[in-house]
Amino acid sequence: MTRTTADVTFLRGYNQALVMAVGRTARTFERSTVVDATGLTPQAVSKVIARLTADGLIRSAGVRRPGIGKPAVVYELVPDSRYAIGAHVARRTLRLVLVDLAGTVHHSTVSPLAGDFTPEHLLDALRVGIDAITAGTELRSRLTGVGIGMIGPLDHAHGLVRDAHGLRHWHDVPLRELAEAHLGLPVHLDKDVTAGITAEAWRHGATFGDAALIMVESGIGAGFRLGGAAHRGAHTNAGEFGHTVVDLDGPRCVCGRHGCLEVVHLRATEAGDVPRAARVLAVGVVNLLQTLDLAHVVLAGADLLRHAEVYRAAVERAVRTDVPRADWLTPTVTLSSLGADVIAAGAAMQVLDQRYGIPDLAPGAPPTIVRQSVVGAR
Amino acid sequence: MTRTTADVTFLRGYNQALVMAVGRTARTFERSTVVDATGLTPQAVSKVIARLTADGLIRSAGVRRPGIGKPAVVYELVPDSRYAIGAHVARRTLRLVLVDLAGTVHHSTVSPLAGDFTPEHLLDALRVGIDAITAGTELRSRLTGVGIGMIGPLDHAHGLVRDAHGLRHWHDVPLRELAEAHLGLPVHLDKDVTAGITAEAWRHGATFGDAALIMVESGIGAGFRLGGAAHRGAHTNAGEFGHTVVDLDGPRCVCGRHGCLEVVHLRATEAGDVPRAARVLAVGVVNLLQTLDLAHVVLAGADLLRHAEVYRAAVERAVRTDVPRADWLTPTVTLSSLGADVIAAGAAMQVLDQRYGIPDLAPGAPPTIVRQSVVGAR
DNA sequence: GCGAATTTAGCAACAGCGTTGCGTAATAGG
DNA sequence: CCTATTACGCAACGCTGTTGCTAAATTCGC
Repeated sequence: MTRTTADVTFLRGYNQALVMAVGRTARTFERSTVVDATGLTPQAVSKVIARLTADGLIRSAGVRRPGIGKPAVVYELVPDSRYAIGAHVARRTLRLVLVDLAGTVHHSTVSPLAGDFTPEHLLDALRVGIDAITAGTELRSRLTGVGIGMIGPLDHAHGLVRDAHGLRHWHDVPLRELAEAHLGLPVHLDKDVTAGITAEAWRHGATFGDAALIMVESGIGAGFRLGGAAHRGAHTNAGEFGHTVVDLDGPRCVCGRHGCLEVVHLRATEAGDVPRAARVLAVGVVNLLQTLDLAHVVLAGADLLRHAEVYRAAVERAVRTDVPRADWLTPTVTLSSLGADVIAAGAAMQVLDQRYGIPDLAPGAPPTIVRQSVVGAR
Repeated sequence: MTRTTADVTFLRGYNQALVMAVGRTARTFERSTVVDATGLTPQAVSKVIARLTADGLIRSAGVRRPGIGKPAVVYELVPDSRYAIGAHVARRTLRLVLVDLAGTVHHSTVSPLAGDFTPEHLLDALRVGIDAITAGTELRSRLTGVGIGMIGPLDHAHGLVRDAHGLRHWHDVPLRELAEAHLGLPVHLDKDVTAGITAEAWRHGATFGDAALIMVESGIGAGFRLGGAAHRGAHTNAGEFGHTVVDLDGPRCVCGRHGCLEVVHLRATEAGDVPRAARVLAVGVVNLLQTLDLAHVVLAGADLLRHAEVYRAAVERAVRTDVPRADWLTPTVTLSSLGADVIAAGAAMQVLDQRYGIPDLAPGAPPTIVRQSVVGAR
């Protein structure tokens, strides 16, 4: 029941974010564009545009002459007005990217992480990496924050790493707090796949309401965007897609069950049978489509991208043939447009989203127990 | 990009709905309860309560003496101030229920539908049924609308039945419009399983953020509530859970694939092996948990409830043993508390939700193409 | 050329929301 | 009977987006 209360400042942020969303999607736009897209009155849009211009987030980019009448002022996002750092923490590497307000990736660096890295190691590596990116520039003042995409399980609502698979030293680490203190910047912590799907959604705009990012990279995971928002699940643990059973009598998986997608896929890969591995993954993808009715599927991950076209073709084929009523149900199947940077870039975009995106009225905060009132005795 | 514009009337409706949600959850409450639960200021709550009282939706129910100080006024929902009709349209039956503002089911009637019923047949059956329920009462004036839960595929956003499985005469029928015209009441059309999970969410309150309703009744389907909202998917077709492959080399399913959950389950049922059927379903449920990280699983459907305890135990057992780190991940597994009325009751609650629930800022309307502005020539 | 039509943009007054400040009512305890 | 305490609402306020209307910049027709 702990929903954010809706006051007038919410209106401000919300409508402002609508205009920013138009700016990100269209690159150049004018007042009437925003009016059509949002339903706000022209006067309201004028006010919002004035505020955004004052903040330096958008700027005029000339005029358009639609024929008769006074020319319309054309606006555009100012990409370099704000930046965010994105970090992808994998088991042995730390990838850092710099993303601007328009979603463009500017820097991308990879540094190794020691096999048994501790929170302190990571914090130092983050600081060093961020300093290297911002050194010699006055970019620091325009940094909105740092997004961290990491393997789970973790607790997004509290910024806690609960038990990163395969990493000792990472049990109930309050990484968000630690990093905020260590870096002096707002930090957003999320599961890697969720960050990844955010990146794809940014690039594709508002049409990306129901979509999944399929990630094959030392395991199989999925990030979801459902109903226009990231889906993380009750414990930020959604996306353990590799551990869904597709073969009841299949080989035993590390998770204890038999015939998980991941282990069946692994067997095919180990046998060198990439086409079969791709077909297995495709079965899993169609399972997702049947369950969730997604409009877009994005394929990513180092192990997949190594045979990108084989996988893409196999999934596309399965989607076309195995889902009934294909005429109006067929989702798009694409490869990640950001390659190895997806996770890190998405983490950065989440930070920008938090500050300049559509505010969320119902955050995942634990619901309050509503206490019952009993009428007292006379 | 077509999100509803946020104006001040949105604030009004939103905060009003927050208070109503507290009323539904707590049954009796006072001003301070709402303040704690919503974060609104006491003064704002006073204003909202005054409005709701004027509308007859809540009323004072005495006072509570917390010890020292002026006693607090205790409020309660007025259950009989508003009603909604819920309809569950199955292949051969029409079930109608009357639900009040508190979510209590008052009437429940089942009437047969001809094997090949047409839209006209259904409309007439609805009218006759609703008239029978409201006859002789002045309940009609307090009817908020009619909710229809139906088998898919359908288009929730446009109120269209696209191709109801196994029903001729049902291709692209604009049922919502037709029914609104025929009944003279607002109508809400949704997929059966989605209506069902709404009913469960109403009964369980705000904690029901990520949950699924598993429905076994001439096929296997699932309704989802994710992130506190119903998940319908890109084409209102989410929940075709029975057609996910769990056995790569399994028997051929009617959908064309091999080893779908539904066909594997069916084989076990046909063999009279209910425990095995239950175990198969449990595998599917665990798959869902891995994928979506749900906190609650509700079991329903005539075929399941016939052996309710076998299924519940099997699913509960699988959830406990097959999902790793069971300590903080274990979801609750329950049987539907509304029995055969779930779908119809949920459909009715959706109508009440639409009118008195938390407004949705991002409806599933098709996103507008944002046209790009080009700076005109000098 | 020059006025009329047309389109864009903004100023000013307004209505409605939650918030703040403060006064008032109702109780228990001394 | 007074005081501390708690509940509650009136009034003024600040902030939204909205409405009404005026000004500016352009094309088109004569």
